[in-house]
Amino acid sequence: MKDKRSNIAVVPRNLENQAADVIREQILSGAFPTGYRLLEVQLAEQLNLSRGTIRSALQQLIYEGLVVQFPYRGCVVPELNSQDAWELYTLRNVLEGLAAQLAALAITADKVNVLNAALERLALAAQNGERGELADADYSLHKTIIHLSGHRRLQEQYKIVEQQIRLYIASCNALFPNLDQIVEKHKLLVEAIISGDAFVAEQVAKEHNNDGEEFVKHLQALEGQTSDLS
Amino acid sequence: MKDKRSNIAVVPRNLENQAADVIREQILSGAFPTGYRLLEVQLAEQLNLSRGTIRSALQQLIYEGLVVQFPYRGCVVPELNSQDAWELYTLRNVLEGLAAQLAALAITADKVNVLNAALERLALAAQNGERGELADADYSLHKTIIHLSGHRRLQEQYKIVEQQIRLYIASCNALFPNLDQIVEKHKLLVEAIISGDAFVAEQVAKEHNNDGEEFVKHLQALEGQTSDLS
DNA sequence: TGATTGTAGATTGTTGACAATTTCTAAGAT
DNA sequence: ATCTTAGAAATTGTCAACAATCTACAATCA
Repeated sequence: MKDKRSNIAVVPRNLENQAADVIREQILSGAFPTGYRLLEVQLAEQLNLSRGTIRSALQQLIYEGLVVQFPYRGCVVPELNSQDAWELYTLRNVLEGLAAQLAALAITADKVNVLNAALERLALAAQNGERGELADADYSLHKTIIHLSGHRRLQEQYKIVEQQIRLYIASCNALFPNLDQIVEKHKLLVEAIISGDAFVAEQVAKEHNNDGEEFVKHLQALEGQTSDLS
Repeated sequence: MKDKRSNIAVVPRNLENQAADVIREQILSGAFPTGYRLLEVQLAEQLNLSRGTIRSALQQLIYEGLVVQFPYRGCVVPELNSQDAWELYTLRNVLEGLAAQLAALAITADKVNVLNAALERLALAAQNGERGELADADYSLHKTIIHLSGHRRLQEQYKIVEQQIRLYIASCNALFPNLDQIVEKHKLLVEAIISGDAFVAEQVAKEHNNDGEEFVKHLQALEGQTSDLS
């Protein structure tokens, strides 16, 4: 009857968002590396848009943590340090813990199938040894779990944290070493969720990411080294 | 030597941020109630700024969840439903859990004093029975814990979640009933953090917010009632 | 020589005008 | 009477010009 517009399927995307998408991709792909200065006029020329539109797009990316802004001095792709890495991994940990807990509480037969499919994709990628596909499948599986929780804000937050982690990893060129353990760990996590025990699922999810902790320590040490030279 | 600008004390604040501050305050104070339509020209006139500046300010508030935007149809103060309340309370729960854990890990004598001072303020407000001051002190204590964690992103996220909860409470006009239990509960939380046991601190923090859960259930029921009429 | 200051160029912050889209209103057809 | 539709009003989306601020470099003075 009333408010017949409330269920629109596809919101008309304005240029701001499209521009943000393009720039975001450039940053995450490494085309705009850490420390790169994002000039409004330059971006406006490249994307054939006005500076105002670019400004809005940049503001969006600032919120996502992919860009930092210094008033009257412009925007740059941030250099994330070990403190940032620590923040990102601890945050991701609790977000995934909550997601696993909620997913376990709301598990159904359909959702079990979705989870298993995502797990299988991961296993296949690991078998073939493709690093890129493995990383994608890994991310996809976690995104699936978050999605199953039915928690929009959690989804949003996780996406932001994950993006920043990707930016950090790209800037460090350091990927996870233990390739064969990954599948086993994810299998455990998925099983815990399927079991429906929310408490166990949360615990497993939190333990799942403890290699992130090691990673952070490793980088803190590495940072101590490099901070001295020129 | 190099990068001597990195430790500037006061960042120049542009008009966008100032405008966002004003509008945010209007929303949280209830001057712009739930469902209120935020017209760009109107706001521009009121604040004596151009529409472009207002647009940027609104975008900022959209990210904070205090405003929702429909393309070509403008911005409104969102009506948060029980699903939103559930999301906010579950999110806040894990964020506070992490904060308590980290605060316990990094506890020092100075920090103990800060915590006790915040707790005392709460106790005093409860004794005097001032609802407004009590709510402020409550929020302040939690903000202190978050701050002690030394986790910038956690601080940021908590602020956003808390703001939306405040918006939700304002729209419902429903405040917490059990006034005397509040001090006791917070005392437990602070003691757990001071003890330095990260695991216990996290558990106490999570249990601390279980009245939020009750609150959500109450509102789901209430929503079922009101969704039928006209 | 070295520090300071002033000036020019580059870049961001702000504004008002124009274009695109939606919403409202009312006339016309069935 | 009700539905459709054309167009006007209102509102947002986009743009290009102007103002404020920063950076770099050269001129000045001790």
